[in-house]
Amino acid sequence: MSGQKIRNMEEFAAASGISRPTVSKYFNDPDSVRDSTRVRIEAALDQYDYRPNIYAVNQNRRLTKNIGIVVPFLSDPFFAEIARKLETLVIEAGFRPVVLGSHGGTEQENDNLETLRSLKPAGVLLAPLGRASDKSAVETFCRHVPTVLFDSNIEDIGEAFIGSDNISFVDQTVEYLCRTGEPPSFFEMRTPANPNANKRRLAYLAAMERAGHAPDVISVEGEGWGFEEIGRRGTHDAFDAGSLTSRSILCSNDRLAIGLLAACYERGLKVGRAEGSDLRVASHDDHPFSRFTCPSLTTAAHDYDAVAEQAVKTLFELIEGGRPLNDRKELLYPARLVLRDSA
Amino acid sequence: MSGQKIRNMEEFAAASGISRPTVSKYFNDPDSVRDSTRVRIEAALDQYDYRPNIYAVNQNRRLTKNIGIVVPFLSDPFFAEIARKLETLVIEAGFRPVVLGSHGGTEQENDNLETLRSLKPAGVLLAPLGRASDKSAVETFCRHVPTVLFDSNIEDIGEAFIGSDNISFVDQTVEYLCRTGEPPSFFEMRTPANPNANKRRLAYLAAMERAGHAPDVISVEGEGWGFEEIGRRGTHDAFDAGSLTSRSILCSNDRLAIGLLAACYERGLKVGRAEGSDLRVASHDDHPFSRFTCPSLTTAAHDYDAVAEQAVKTLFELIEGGRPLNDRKELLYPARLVLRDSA
DNA sequence: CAAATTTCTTTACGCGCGTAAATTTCTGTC
DNA sequence: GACAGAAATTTACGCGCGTAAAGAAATTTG
Repeated sequence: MSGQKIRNMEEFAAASGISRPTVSKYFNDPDSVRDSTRVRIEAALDQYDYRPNIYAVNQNRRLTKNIGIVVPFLSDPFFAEIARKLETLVIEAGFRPVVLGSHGGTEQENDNLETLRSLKPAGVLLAPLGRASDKSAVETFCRHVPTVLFDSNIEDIGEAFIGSDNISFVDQTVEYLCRTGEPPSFFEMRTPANPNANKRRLAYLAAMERAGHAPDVISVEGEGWGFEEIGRRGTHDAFDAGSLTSRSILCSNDRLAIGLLAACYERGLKVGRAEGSDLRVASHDDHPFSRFTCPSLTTAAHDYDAVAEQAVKTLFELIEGGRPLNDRKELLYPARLVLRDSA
Repeated sequence: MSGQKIRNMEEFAAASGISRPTVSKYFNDPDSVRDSTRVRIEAALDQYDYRPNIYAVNQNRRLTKNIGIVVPFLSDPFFAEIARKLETLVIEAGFRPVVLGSHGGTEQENDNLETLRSLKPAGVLLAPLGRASDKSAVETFCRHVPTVLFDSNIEDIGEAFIGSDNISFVDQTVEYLCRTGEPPSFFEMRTPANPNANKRRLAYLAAMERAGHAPDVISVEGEGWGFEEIGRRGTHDAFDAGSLTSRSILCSNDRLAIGLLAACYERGLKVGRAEGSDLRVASHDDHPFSRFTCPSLTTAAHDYDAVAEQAVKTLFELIEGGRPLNDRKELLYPARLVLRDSA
C-alpha cells in the first residue's frame, strides 16, 4: 500500500501499464487475461490499493453480483444462523450477500423486497413470513427476480422451495415418544404465523392415527413472534383450565417449548425422562438455545447445512440457466432426532 | 400503477410533464420544489411506479445516504435486537441502513469495514469485536468514514463512543446481592472477547472492597463466542474442582449465566431466592432469553433505547457538522436492575 | 401593475465503468 | 521464420443521474 491516490480505473490502468478495458476484463474475471498481465495487475493492485467503484460497475451490468437473503426475523437465532450459512455460501460463489430481516412485519417484508429490486440482484433467497406475507407482492417480486424460497413455502410462488420435511420431524418425535412412554399431546399456537406449524399439526394427527392413539391438540392463543412468552402464558392457562393433563407433550417448535419449560418450572413441575418426572417434553427445530434449557430439550433438528447448500445451489442453477425452471422444484430434507433430557 | 414502462428519469420527467433536473431536485428533497410541481410529480409517481436507479444516484453523490451498522455477532439476539433498533432510527432519519455481522471473526470484521468503504457510507455505527478487533484496521477506517462506536469501546478510535456504564451495572447487582444475602462471587471468562467484561470484573472488585467484603473471582476457560457452553462447562469444572462454593454468584453476562443455570440444573441444584434454594445467581445484560431461563434471571438491563438513540443522534450531528468532533465524546448509560427469580 | 424574487426549463458536461469493433501485438506451432 | 490464433490496445459510445449556468416563466412584493 503506497504510491499516490488512484481515483479511477483509468488511473489505475495507467499506473499498472495496462489498458483500461483489459483491467476491466480482469476485474470481471481474473482468469480471462493472460497470466503475465494478471501478475502485473496484481502487483499494481497491492501497490496502490484500488478497487472499482461498485456503483459505476453495477450501473452498467444488467444483473449485479448481489444476492438478496431475506428472513422473517433476524433476532431469532434460528434465522440468524441460517442466514449466516447462506451468506457464507454466497460469498464463496463470488457474489455479494445482502441480508435483510423483516422483523415479523408484512410492511417490512414488502419494503425489503422493494429495496432488493432497486439493488437489481442476480437472485434472492427468501424465507417469507408465511401467513403474514403479502402474497401478491411476493408473487410480483418473484416474476421479476429469480427467487428461491426456503424454510416456509408459499404455493406456486418462486422458482423453487427448499425446506425441511415437517412430516419427517413429527413422525420421528411422535414415534419416539410413543415407543418410550405415553403418546404425546400436541402443543401449538392456534393461529401460527408460519405455515410449517399447520403441516406439523396435520402430521401429528396422521401419526397418532396410524399408531392407533387418540390425538390431543392444545392450541394456545397469542399473536406475533414472541413465541416463548406465548408458550409460557399458554401453558399456565392450559394448566389452569385443566386442559393440559397429558404427561407427554410435543411442542410445535422449540421456542414455544422454551416457554412451556419455563412455565413448568414456575409451577414446580419436573420435566424429563428420568424417574420421578411429572412430564416429558419434546419439540422441533433444534433451536440454538435448546441445549441450554432446563432440562435440555429433546427435539428434531433441521438439516441446516443441506437446506442452505441446496437453496444456494438451486438459485445459481437458476441464474446460470438464465430462464425460469420449467417446473417448480420442491425439495424437503428430513429431520434428525436429537435426544436430550426433556423426553 | 399503470401506463408503460419507465426506463429512466428522462422518461419519467417527460411523462409527468416536468423537466428532468427538477425531478432530480424533487428526489433529493421533495420540499425543494414548488407545491404544485410536487403534486404533479407525485401523481405521476403512483401512475408509473418509477424510482431512481440507486447506482447512478450514488455514483454522482460524494457521500451516499447509506449508514453502516456493524455488530460482532448477529446470531446473538442481544446484538440482533440493538441492530434492529438502530436500523429503525436510521430509516426514520431518511437514510438506508446496511447491517453487517462479523460472526465473531477479525477477518470478517475487516471485510465488513472494507465492504462499507466501497459503499461510501455517510457514516457508520460500529460495535467492534473488542479484543479480537484489528485495531489499526479499525482506526484507518475511522479516519476515512465518520464512525460512532457503541457497545464496546476502543480507546481513542472513532468520533464517539456510546455505551453502557458497566460500573453502574455491577454496582447495582452487587449492592442488591449483598443487601439481600451472602456477598457474591464473580463468574467470568478468563479471556473475554469483549472489553466490557474486564470493566465488570474491576467494578466487582471495587464494589466488594467498598462494601468491606472479600472478593472471589471464578474465571473459566474457553475461547470464542459460545458463551452458554463455556459457562456450562466451566460451572461443572468449577464445582468438580471445588472452587465454586459460594451460595451467591454474579455472572459477567447473561449468556454465561444461561450456561451456569443449565449446569446447576444438571447437577440438581436449586437456584433462586426462595427458601430452600442452594444458590442465587444474578447477571448483566438482560438478554432477550433471560426471562425464560429456569429460574428466570435477575439481571441488569441495558438502556437499549437510549444507547441506540444517542448513537444515531451523535452520528447525524457528526455528518451534518461535516467535520470531526473536536474532542471524542464518551457517553455511558446506567443499568436498570431487573429482579426475577434467580436471585 | 411593474419590479423583484423564486422556480422551472434548457442545455450541457461529467461521474466511473461496461463493452463493442477494429487494430495491433503477442503467443505457440510447424 | 512465417503464420494462425489468442490476447491486448485503441477508440468510442452509452448507462442514469447530479449539477452547473443561463434564460424563461411563474410567483410574490410593494
